[in-house]
Amino acid sequence: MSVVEKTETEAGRDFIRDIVAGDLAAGRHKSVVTRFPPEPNGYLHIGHAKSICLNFGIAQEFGGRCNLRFDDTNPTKEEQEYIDAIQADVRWLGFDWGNGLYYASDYFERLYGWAQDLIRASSAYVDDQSQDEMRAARGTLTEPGKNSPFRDRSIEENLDLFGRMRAGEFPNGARVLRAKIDMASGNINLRDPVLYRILHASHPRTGTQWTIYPSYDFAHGQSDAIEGVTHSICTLEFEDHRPLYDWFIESLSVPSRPHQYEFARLNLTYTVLSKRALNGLVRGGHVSGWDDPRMPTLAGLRRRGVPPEALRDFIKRIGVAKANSLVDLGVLEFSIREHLNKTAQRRMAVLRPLKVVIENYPEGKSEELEAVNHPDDASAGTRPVRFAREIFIERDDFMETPVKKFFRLSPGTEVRLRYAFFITCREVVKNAAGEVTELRCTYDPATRGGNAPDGRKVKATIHWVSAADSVPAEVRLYNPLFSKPEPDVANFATELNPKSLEVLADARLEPVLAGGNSPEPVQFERQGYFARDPDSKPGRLVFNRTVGLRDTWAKVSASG
RNA sequence: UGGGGCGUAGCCAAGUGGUAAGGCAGCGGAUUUUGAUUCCGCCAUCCCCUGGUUCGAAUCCAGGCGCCCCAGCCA
Repeated sequence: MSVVEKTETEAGRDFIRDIVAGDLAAGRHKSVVTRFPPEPNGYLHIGHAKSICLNFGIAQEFGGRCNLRFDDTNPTKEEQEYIDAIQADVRWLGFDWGNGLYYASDYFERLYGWAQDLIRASSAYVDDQSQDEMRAARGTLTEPGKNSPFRDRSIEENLDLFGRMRAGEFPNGARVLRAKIDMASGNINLRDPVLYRILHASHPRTGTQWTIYPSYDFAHGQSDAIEGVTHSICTLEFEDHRPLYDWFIESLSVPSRPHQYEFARLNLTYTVLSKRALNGLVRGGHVSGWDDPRMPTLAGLRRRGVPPEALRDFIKRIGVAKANSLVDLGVLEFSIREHLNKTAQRRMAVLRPLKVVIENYPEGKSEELEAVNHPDDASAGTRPVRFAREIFIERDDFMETPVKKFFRLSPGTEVRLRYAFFITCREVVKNAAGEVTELRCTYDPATRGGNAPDGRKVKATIHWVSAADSVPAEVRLYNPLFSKPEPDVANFATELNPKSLEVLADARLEPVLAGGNSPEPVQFERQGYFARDPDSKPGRLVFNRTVGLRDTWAKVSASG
């Protein structure tokens, strides 16, 4: 028996799945229902991806369902743009809510009725205190609060006032509806929390139909109950709210009995994942928008070229637990590389071109050579690449005075041009400023394809493109948006990495990359994985570097 | 000095009384027409600390210490 339980591998990958599996095994639920409940006040980021994968993942694994429910209880911050973007992002990540699309605003009328029920049970009251007065009366972390002078109004008066709040008779902030719980509770959430506040604002879905809006606490659990959510999974900061969540569920005649469980939110080195900060980056013009490829938003990651499969793998790797954690960005990069290595076809692109003239190659001649599209996947086929007398190689692949262990091109040395010939550097041409502008090389016609009949070896293989046949492109390289591993969220603007974006305006690509059937994603050999940016226009290609290849040489050269 | 959580390797994270999984990073080495990939090997005598219980403790008990969250009419 225990053997059988252990073979249900997916069932026990984290404490929440353990709970779900246990509830199902014990018959407490016939099937599991979860929900992903974003507030439409910003774009989804990689932290949300953790919650999405958890909620939708559990539903999939246990044969249940997961709703997408917008927590749209604050019209002053929420917008339709976000509602649309969130749906697109969840789909892109690879999840489907079927017909389980809901809005907390769908439940406003029922919520209102439950608030009246609470008033009738003498468990809620209308408070006329000002915000400042309420704050002062709330007490502190170590001192109890004081009861509101309006706490003992009659049921009739409360019902009347609450009705008039709804009718729009009072201005914003004039009154609130509060639960009557315990102003002396050590848990501040229980010190008569606000259930409804007056907000004369237009709501993206209900328009101006309402002038009062329920608070998160009053809306969330009941929404779960309405949808039959069995496991309401949220982040650690809501742990303190669970007693309140339960208080509402137990005080009201709701249709089901959901339970809340909390897990630690994701933190990533060199990045910031607070909506406030991300909003600030966008509003402050520090990035080009929510989908700037440097942003940790799903929209940004997508534009950067990160495949959803890699994101899901990353989330799986980091696990789910209750300890606050800061995950190394390297883990994400690993997941991206691992997926792209398998799926991306290879092409050659020279990011920082250096012209090379093959002196013994006939002028006017050119020829086609065969290049494989994927070294580990023969089914990806091959493609022709055109070779000619003038080519471009990567500036970094030449060193006039090579440092030790540098075994690419330098005066007098021979290297292999990938899929082409061995070449030897004969002469370095410089301009008046002393900068290298061109290399004069010779090639060995016998090494066509890349192997020497005499068996001689070269220590390096470098990539190249034909000068005449390659196409120009802009390539954007990205580095972390922040310069510190743990940026100070409060002062994020001062900790931005000035080198987070590097634009290479004169890259040269294999011409196939300009075509309509150019592979996507693609690996530029020896450099990294790239994705075409939507800024691309006919004749003006733009590529984003999703992530570079692992670079052992960088370590070797840095260590001297 | 209130309430709620959490502390296992540089970073994540299994483990729930029987003698420390796995991943990332790192370090060696092999293969290589990408200094990539792949492949092998190494990487916690010890689980925040101190006592205690037990034949046996990361796991149980007691007392400490450290970190995070809560005083929005935000979610």
